[in-house]
Amino acid sequence: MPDSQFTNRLLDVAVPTPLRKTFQYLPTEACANLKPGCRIRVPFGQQKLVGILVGFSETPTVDQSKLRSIIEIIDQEPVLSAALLRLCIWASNYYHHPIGDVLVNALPVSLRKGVPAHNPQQELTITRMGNTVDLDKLGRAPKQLALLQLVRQSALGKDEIRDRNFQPHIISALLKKKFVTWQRRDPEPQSLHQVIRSYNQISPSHRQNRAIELIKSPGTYLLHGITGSGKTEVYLRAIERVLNDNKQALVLVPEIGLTPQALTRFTDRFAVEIEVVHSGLTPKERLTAWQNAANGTARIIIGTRSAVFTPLPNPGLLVVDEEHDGSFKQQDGFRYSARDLAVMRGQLEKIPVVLGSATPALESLHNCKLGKYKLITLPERTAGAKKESYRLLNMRNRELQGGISTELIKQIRAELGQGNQVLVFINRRGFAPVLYCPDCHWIAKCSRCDARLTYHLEQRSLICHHCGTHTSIFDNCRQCQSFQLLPLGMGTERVEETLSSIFPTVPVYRIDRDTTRRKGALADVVHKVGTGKPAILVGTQMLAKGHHFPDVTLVAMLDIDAGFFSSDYKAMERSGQLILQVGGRAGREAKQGKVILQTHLADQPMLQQLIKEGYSVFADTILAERKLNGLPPFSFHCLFRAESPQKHTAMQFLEDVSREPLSNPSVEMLGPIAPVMEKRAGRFRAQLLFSSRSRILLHQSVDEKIKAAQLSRLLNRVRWSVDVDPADLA
DNA sequence: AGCACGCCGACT
DNA sequence: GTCGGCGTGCTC
Repeated sequence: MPDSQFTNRLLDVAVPTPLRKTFQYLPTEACANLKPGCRIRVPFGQQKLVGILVGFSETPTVDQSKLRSIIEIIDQEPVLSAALLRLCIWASNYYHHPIGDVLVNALPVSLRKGVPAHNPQQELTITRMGNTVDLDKLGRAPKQLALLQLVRQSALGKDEIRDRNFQPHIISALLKKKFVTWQRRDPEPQSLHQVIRSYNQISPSHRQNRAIELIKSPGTYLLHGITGSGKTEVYLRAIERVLNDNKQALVLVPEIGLTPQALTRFTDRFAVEIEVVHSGLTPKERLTAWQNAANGTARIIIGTRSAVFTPLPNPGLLVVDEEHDGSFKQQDGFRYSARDLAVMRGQLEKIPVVLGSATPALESLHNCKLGKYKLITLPERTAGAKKESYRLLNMRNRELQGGISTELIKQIRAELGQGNQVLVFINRRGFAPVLYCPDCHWIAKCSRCDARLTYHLEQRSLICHHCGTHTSIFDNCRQCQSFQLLPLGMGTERVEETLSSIFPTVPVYRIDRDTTRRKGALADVVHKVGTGKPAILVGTQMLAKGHHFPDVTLVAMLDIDAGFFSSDYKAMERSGQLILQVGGRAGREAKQGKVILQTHLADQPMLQQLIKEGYSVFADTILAERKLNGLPPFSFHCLFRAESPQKHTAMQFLEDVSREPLSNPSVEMLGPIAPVMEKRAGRFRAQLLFSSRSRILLHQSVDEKIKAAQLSRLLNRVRWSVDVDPADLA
């Protein structure tokens, strides 16, 4: 007889829709021991959907007659552990995002469709008939005979057969003759094996040892260490301990491009299974990685943002490398911060979380001051290496050659003369950001965005960096037909051209999204530069991420001024981070690095402070200013965004949302206003900002306003989303 | 988001 | 006459 306690309870199911609630279903008898986190197929309107059981309830919240029974149970064991499910529910509430869509983001695509979560391990074994088979019958099939004899000694898994160079058709032939059969393989007991491959580093410094010691216990640690201070070694030692405890470590990195590098670091050190998880994987690869994490085979998982949801049956440590990096925040749909979710996950799993950066996010530093995170500082470069030196090169009254001051050219020449390499940073790709007609003052603009088109010489195109629109370049002005069209300003292409003509005998390598589009292109350049011969690298912030160029002794930054004028309150923080991240590429080990910032703002106080007193002081100054102005992290933001192809719809929709005053006076509402670039990719945008010193009150108001949004008659004519802790207000 | 229903314009 | 445009409403 079924347990009435179970069969009477209603199932709370999250279904993949944008509706911000769960749906109740009647259980079947098979649901007696069904656990939250399992997938079930449910009827939903006219459709059948794969939903996830998130809990139970005793009483219906809708008319009893509306309740329907589930169709089938897909999983016997949950695809989301209790901790991960709690994380997702927490995230759904915190980010005010529909629970069904949160769960969609947390699972590989194939699991969303309902395929089995695990392939039972199977092995090829001899059938009873195969035991007595007359081997002469295989006399003319030596390969089949050989395989049969191997299988006779011991059953073999698919991979083991492949590793012994038997083609799949050999297996098929034996199967067809019923000499062999697939049988379920019982899981092997996990053996403790040697984890360390080799130590290729000198033993950790006193500071590093202290850091490694500290991050033993559960909690969040902010590892603030300048470039070259040995953060990686701290990660590696902490992971070593995790592996020795037979647990798993999850490492988040900002970009796909950095995963191979991170992978090498770990494979060099550890002889364990490592999985890489990022958006570039095929659905099949993604599922395999998920399975190997879920069944405990993978001991280290390296991944980008979405990897924060990777299942870990034996979690031991979470690492978020370059925690300040903006790419941890998803910028559409479910706008979560993988860094913040990692912190929450660590709490739920009761394991340590290490956030590492040379330039920590201000909110992370603030959390240290509040005692929420423990700050660990690695202030020195490791043995022998000196910190790079910074110098501001005032451009006022300086002679320029293609945007580069003659003084800087002199410095570059000197550096190359000593057999060193130089890195020139300019954070803009293309040849020039503006194409201008001096005769009629026409400027090339994007038809789908409120933005100028960037002039790309190599691709002979005008490209919009916001929507990707390409148009072939033309010789005469679209407005007055003048042939005097002038590219204004500089991008990586122009800098490359200028430097090539000034230094014709030195190779100039350009590194930006355009030159590294081809797979392996970046690796080629890194390899060439790795020979150590004099060379100039020109590139965007791609250069700042990860790659070590040990022979670069001079870093020149050409256009850092824009960040100091931006109206975005986060621009100063980001500029400082970028300058130090790029500057950190200069010098390593024996060679001291020099960084020259070409600027019109040589006496800008924040810039001065950044390079003279360092990041911590710079950060404190900005934090003091934020406090004064009641800006995050001293208050909390939530941004409603809306967009529509029609001009005023998004704005009117948010006006509907903002119409009623907020019930709580301590929550402020600003807008709706049009963002700086109102039109983007053919859509007109609008936004409405809520802010408060109280997170709880902010969340309450946001819930009210979401209800208001759902009542707007324009609801179906706009795309809208809620952005909690927005990365920027643009 | 899907999907169905429903009410108006131009076509085999 | 109906095929299909997209507005509106609903999903336990």
